[in-house]
Amino acid sequence: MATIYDVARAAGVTAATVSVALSGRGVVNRKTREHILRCAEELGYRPNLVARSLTTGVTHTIGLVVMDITNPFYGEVALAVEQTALRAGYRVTFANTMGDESLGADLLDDLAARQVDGIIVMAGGMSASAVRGAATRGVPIVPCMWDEEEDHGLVTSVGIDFYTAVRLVADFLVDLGHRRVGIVAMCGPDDEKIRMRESAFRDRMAERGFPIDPALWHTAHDTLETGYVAGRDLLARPEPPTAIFAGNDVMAIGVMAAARDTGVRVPDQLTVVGFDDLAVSRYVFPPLTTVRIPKAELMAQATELLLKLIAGEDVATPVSMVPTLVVRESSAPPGARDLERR
Amino acid sequence: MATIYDVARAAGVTAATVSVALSGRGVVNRKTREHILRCAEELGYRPNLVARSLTTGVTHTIGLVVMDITNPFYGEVALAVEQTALRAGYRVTFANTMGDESLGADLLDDLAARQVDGIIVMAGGMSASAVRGAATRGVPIVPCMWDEEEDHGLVTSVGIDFYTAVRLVADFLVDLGHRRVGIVAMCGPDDEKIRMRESAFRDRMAERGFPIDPALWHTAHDTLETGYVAGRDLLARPEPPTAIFAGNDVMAIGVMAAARDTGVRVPDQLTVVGFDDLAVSRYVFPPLTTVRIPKAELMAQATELLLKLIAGEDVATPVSMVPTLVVRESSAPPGARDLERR
DNA sequence: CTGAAAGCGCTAACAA
DNA sequence: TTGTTAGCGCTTTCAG
Repeated sequence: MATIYDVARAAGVTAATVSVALSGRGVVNRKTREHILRCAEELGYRPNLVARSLTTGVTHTIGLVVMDITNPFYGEVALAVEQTALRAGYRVTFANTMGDESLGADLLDDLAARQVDGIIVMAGGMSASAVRGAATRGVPIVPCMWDEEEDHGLVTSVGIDFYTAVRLVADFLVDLGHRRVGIVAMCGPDDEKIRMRESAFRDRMAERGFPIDPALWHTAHDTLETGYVAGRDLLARPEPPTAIFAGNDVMAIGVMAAARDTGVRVPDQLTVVGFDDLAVSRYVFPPLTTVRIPKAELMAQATELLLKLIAGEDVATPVSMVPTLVVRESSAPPGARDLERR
Repeated sequence: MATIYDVARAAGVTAATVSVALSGRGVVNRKTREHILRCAEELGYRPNLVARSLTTGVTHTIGLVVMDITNPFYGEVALAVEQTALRAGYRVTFANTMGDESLGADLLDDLAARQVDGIIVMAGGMSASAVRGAATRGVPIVPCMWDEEEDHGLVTSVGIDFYTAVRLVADFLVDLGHRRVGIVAMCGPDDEKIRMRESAFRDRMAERGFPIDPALWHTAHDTLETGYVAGRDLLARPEPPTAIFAGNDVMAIGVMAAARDTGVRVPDQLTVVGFDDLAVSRYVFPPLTTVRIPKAELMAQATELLLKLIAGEDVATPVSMVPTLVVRESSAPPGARDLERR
C-alpha cells in the first residue's frame, strides 16, 4: 500500500505536488509530472479514497435502501440506480429493510454516519419520520414511489401516480364485468399499514359501485409464497372472487399458482392483475396483466435528481411518472368459457 | 454535524476522553462518562465513520460484485450477503459487471481504493487475473461459484460441485429416454467463454453415448429474452431436441415461453431443465425441473468466510456444496402423450 | 482517570 | 512551478 508520500519520496518531490500532478487539477511542469506518473506507476500507487474523503468531505457513494432485493422489482431498481450512479463516478451501498421500520431507520443513520453523499429510499416499510430525520441530518435523500397513506413531507421525491394506476385497474376490471373482486394487499412483516395502491383501488371500486367485500381483502408480505397462500385463501371462500388484484407482480404470480393448484383456470375462471410489470411477468403462464411502472427510467431520474441535490442545485418539482395498464392473458370477462385451446 | 471536539468542549473534557467514553473501550469515571453521553446526545453527535476508518484502517464495508442484480439469482445472493454482513456490522457496496470483464476489473480496483475490508465476487464474466489482482493488492477476496474452464488460482473460494450437478441433469435426461438434447449456454455479452456447467454437461452426455449435436448448442446472455430467442431457434431446427438444458432458470423460463408460443407443449413434447432453482421456478407453469443451489447457505458461508479472512484467521479449505436435482413438472419422457389434464 | 500529542493519507491555501 | 503548513475527525499510546 504505497501512499502519496512514498511516491513523493521516490519522485523527489513533495506530496502536494504528487497530488496535483495526479489529479491534473493544478499546473505542474510537464517533465516532473511525467516522472511522478512513472513513479506512481512503478509503486503501484492507488490513492486511498477514504483519506481523500476525509479532506474533501465527499465519498462519491450513495446509499440505496430497499425492502428486499430478492424481489425482482427491487433488483431492476437497484440496477438502474447503480448504473446511473456508476456513470457519474458514484458507487452504491445498499441495504434491505425487510419491512422492518426500525431497522430502516438505523440503516439511514448508519449511511449518514458513513458520510454517503446521498440516499435513495424505496418506501416499502420505511417510516416517514426516519426519512425526514436523515434529511435533517443534512444528507440529500430521495424517496421513491412512496406508497403509504401518510405523506412523507418531503418535496423532492420521485414516484408514480398511484391513483391513476389503480383507477386503470379498477375500471378495467369493472368494464370487463367483474363485480366481486379480491385484493392481495402488501404489508410489512409486523404492521398492517395499508399502501396507497390498495386503498385507492378499494376506493375506486366503491366509486364504481362494486365495493370490495372485506372478506376478500387479504394481506400478504410481498413474496411468492404469501401471494400463493393468499390466493388459496381467497379462492376457498364460500363466494370466491372472479378477479384478484395483487399489490405487486410477485404476489400475483403466487396467486396464479394457487389458482392452478386448486383447479381454477386463469383467466377463464379467475382474472389476476398485478402491479409492477416485472421482466418475468410476460414469461409466466398465462402472461400477467399488470400495471407497468417505468422502473428503469424512474430510478435513473431519481438517481440523477439525487446527484443534482448533491451538487447543490435545488431541484424544484417532484417527478411523477404515469403508469400504464398492460393487458395480457391473465385477464378476461368473468365466467368466460374455456376455449379449449388446442 | 457536531464533531467529537464539539462534545468534548461541551462536556469540558478532551476529545480523547469522549472517544473512550463513547466507545466503552477504556475506563472512564462514571459521572464524567454519563455527562459526556448526555452532551453527545444533546448535540446529536454521530461519529464520522470515514474519519474513524482513516485511523483504524478498517471500513466495515465489503464489496459485492455480481453480473446483473436483475437476475433473481443474484438478488437472492445479494440478500444473503447483505444480511449476514449486516449482522456482523458490515455494509455492502455492490456493483454489476453486466458481463464486462474490464469493467469488472475496474470495479475491483475501485473497491480496493475505497478500502473495503473484503470483496465477494460472483464469477459471471469476471477474469481470473482481475480477481487475483485484487488479492495481490491485499484485499481479502472470495470468489463464489466460479464457473469457468480456467482455474482462478485462488484457494479460498466457495462454490458448488458443478460436475456432480450437471451429471445429475444429464443422467436424469438420458434415463428418461432423451437422446437429442439441446443446450442454452450462458455467455458474456462479447465473448463466447464457455462455462463449466455447460461443458461438463456436454461431456457427460457424450459419455452416456448421446453427444450433443453442435446444431443444438445455443448461447445466450442470461436473460429471459435471450432464453426465449434461443428456445425459438432451437425449436425451429429441422430436427428439434426433445429436451433442453438451460444454463440457468431465467433462460429456462424464456425457453418455456418460446415453447408455448410455438405450440410445443412442455413437458409432453419438450422437457426443459434449468439451473439455480430460483424462488419463482416453482411458481411458473409448468413448475421447472432444475438444479437446486443452496444459494442462501452458500452465500452466508461465503460471507462468513470473508469475515474470517478479514479478521486475519486463515481459512483452510475451499467450501463446496452439493447441489441437488429438483424434479418438477417441466420434465417427462420424450414424446409423452398429452394427458388431457382436465 | 484524564489530557497531550501524534498520526492515519490526502488536499488546499498560501508562500517561496 | 513547487514546497510548506495546516487540517479533515477520529483513535491511540503515553504521560500526568
